[in-house]
Amino acid sequence: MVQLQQNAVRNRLIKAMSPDDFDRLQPHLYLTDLPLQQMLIAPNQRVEHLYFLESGVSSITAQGSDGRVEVGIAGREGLVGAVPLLLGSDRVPHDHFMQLAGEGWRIGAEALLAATDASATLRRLLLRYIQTELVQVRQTAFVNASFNIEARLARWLLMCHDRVDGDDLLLKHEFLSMMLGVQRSGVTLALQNLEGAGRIKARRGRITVIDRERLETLADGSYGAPEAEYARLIEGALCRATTSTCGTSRARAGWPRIWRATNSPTSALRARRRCDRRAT
Amino acid sequence: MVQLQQNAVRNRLIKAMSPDDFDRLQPHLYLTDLPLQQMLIAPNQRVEHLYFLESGVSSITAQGSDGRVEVGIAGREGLVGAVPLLLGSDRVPHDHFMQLAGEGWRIGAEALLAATDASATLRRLLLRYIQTELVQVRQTAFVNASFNIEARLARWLLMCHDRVDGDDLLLKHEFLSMMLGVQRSGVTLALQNLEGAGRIKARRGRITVIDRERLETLADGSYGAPEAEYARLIEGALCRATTSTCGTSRARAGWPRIWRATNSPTSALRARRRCDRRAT
DNA sequence: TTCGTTTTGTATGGTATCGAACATAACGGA
DNA sequence: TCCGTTATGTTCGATACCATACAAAACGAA
Repeated sequence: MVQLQQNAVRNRLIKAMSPDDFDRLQPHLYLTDLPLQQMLIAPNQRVEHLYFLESGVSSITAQGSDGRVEVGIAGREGLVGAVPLLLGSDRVPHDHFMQLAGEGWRIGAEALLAATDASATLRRLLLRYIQTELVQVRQTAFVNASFNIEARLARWLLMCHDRVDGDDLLLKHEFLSMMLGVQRSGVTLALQNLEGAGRIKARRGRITVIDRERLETLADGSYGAPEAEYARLIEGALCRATTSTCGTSRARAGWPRIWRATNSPTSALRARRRCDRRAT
Repeated sequence: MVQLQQNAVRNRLIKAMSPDDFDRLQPHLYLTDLPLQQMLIAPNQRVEHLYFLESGVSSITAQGSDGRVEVGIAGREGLVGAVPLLLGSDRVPHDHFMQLAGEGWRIGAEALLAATDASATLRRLLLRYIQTELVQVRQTAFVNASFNIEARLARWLLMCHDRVDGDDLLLKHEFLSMMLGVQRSGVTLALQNLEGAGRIKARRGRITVIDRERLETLADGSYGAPEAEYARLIEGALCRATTSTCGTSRARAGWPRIWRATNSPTSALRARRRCDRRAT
């Protein structure tokens, strides 16, 4: 393996950690291909490896009698397996698998545990990441109870868009329906609405985000708060001390400025093409 | 304040901690009355105090444009405020308030932080509790997407029942509808179904659980998994080491044996009165 | 190209839930 | 006791979504 440069990494947790912490982890990181449907963590089984995702998207799903439903999502902002490792268990009851193929830095559970035991700052960073996971899933619980398919779909596309390069999402309606816990045909209709309004373009197996800003408008409050919390907790540069008072009201103040900056600089421009409003 | 005995406490986290850890905390615990609607943690504000609940139930809610929805619940099995304290932030974007009046041991954030810094076992216990919170809210996200009002109501009543003495829940339909994110009249109808089937008895402002076991049958998979995870992570007596292999398949094996044992010994008996099955 | 497969589009009746209104019943203070 | 207030019961049209089926289109391999 070649010597790894921290600033060449795209994972945002790795980017956010101190150089010392990076040096601690670096010898244990192995870049791994993560093909579609790859199971990263199997339910109720001991977690042996964790993954700092570089690209692609992973889902956490709950399995019910009538199929699975997504209860969490992770991409290059995350570390798959952080919860069982850092919260002192060695397993979780949900499965984590790749829903968009990509790559990730794999690390052994023992190596990461040793690193977090040795470095308080690293431990603190990863614990903060777990807090963002918690905020995200609380939002999902809220959204699932309160929003219609169209808004939930818009939110989901935005979250996915945040985690990929470019504006194309390689997704099938069938898959989306599972993630949202709704009918497949309902997804088709909702996508048609979004497409008719010029927010996306849908082809077979591919959804292209055309007008991200208006997509956010349509999601109407279902998207944004957890993303702001990530910016505050992980990338709020001044947040070091546990009881720091930084970012007092930033989470309320609005969205992170550049949540998607590294992903697709073009979309930020494109998003401004038109900006009319439409009632939900 | 009188000297406190660990075995006289009813909070299950305190019960589960080692005597040493209890001694560490004991000087800082103040029994506090927690009346209905008392705000324990305000959203996006620094957490000054945490609460080991002794009785009563607290809700975590998300505020949307059309009202609040519950995205978490805590009772005597929990510590309100654990997330911001132990995950290294000092605030959360959701509010925590009492939905059933009770009491709790209040402790200052600094005192608890000092204790967790000093004791690895205490820190591990509380981090594991956070994992149970995470599992619980993932389940809520799943349930909100997949189950009808009746099943969700049944689950909610069971979770509430787990956390109170006796079988009476002092709740209004209006309140329940907010928690579940549904119409008030929908709650009334669902309660009537449950009552007609003999599972509960509903009077003005009071719901009595009559047949808990059949209530679980009706909840049909929406209830149980997080409760089993609590039993495994917190009360699985052998789980001490971080990478322990205890409880390998217990979470799948079924419900905790005595989740409600200390609360209402009578209900376990009563639950067995009848046991027919009915399709959902 | 052709054909089989996969994915998406479309239609339809049924159901759960909404949204709102109003009626009834329980409670509590004067 | 009465009466105002609060909580619950009930109704009903509207609607979002389900469940299912089938048609059309896109794709890919022979």
